Amino acid sequence: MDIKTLCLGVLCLHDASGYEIRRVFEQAFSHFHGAGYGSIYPALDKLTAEGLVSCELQHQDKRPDRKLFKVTPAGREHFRQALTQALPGEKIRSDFLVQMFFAHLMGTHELADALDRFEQELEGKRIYLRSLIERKDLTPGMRFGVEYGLATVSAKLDVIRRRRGALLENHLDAGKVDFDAPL
Amino acid sequence: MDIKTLCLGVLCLHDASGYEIRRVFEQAFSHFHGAGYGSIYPALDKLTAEGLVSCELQHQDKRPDRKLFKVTPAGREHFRQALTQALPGEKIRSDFLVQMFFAHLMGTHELADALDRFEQELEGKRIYLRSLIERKDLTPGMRFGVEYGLATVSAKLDVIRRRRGALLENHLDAGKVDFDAPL
DNA sequence: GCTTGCATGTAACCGGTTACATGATTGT
DNA sequence: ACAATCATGTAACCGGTTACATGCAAGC
Repeated sequence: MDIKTLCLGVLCLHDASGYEIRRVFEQAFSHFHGAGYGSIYPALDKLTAEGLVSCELQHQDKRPDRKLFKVTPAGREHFRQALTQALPGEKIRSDFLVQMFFAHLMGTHELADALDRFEQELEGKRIYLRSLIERKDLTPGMRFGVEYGLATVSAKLDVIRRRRGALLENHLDAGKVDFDAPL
Repeated sequence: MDIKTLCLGVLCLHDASGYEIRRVFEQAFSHFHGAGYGSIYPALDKLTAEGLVSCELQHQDKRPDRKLFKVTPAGREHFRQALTQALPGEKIRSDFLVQMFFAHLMGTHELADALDRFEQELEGKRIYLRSLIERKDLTPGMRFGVEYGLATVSAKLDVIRRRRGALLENHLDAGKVDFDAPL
């Protein structure tokens, strides 16, 4: 699902400027998708050109002008299509797990450091997701997403905390891995 | 961590051809990183040009010729550096969670379908990771990675199975989400 | 005076995916 | 006969990240 489609989705929730869309990405999506201005503004241009959103310039006192985008009926329908036709999947790119995979090539101190840092990062996410789940204005789907994120983060923290000691003690045992054996 | 570095890492485990490296990606990494030939072969060319790996042509009877790549001492050191200096993080891009987030815009049937498909995909991953964990030749770090993956997948499956019914019953309650409220 | 927040953009770059091209051998 | 496995590559394309550029208002 590309950023263009995601912007369209956010605009199906309510009208917004590019700046606001970014905030929604940050606040509501950040645990499963990221996006910066460099992809959002061009995406909005394309959506406008395709007639899926309309754009109206707003003057504001004591604040910079802003462009308010609204979904057109065609845009709403387009998003529904894209949403239902997408195949539900997840792409993960974990530098943390790369480090664990090659842990026997790291020093014990550096390994401990990587584990600590990542644990802290996860802890931050967990706190954030716990605060999100308190909100009363989430749709059932959004709440589901937050619970899913929370369960995932908790499971990860649990493994890290339970296995950390043992890993640090024997990570240098390289063994011989046979990748020719049928996995 | 880019594919070039990851190839170098695999070659730190044992000498291999591009084709074999791809198999390692598939069999050992696939749950946290992906790569196809289109990125591996160019990466190996660059590594060779930089003197981080050496390349030797092998003739084989009854099989196509292959290029056997080996890490040089410089390459091994380069990988150790990259590994320890990388900051441990994870990037997730979940079309599944996008669908859940906008579940109120989907039909009940399509939503059920998305949940079922994704559940099946996770179940496949779980079975695969369980078979991996049986292996006796994994390093402690690799075993840690598999356990981490298994715990994560199990937690996800658990949420899906526990919340599926309730979500399908009331996903159409759109409510009014206020993204201006401080999250 | 400095930082933070609001607000919009662009251009270069990069890394990776997809699709295509080739070809022998082995197993069903 | 047909599909799968081994084996290497290229070229086009695409989507996203990074860094830069600008500017005003409010609060510390």
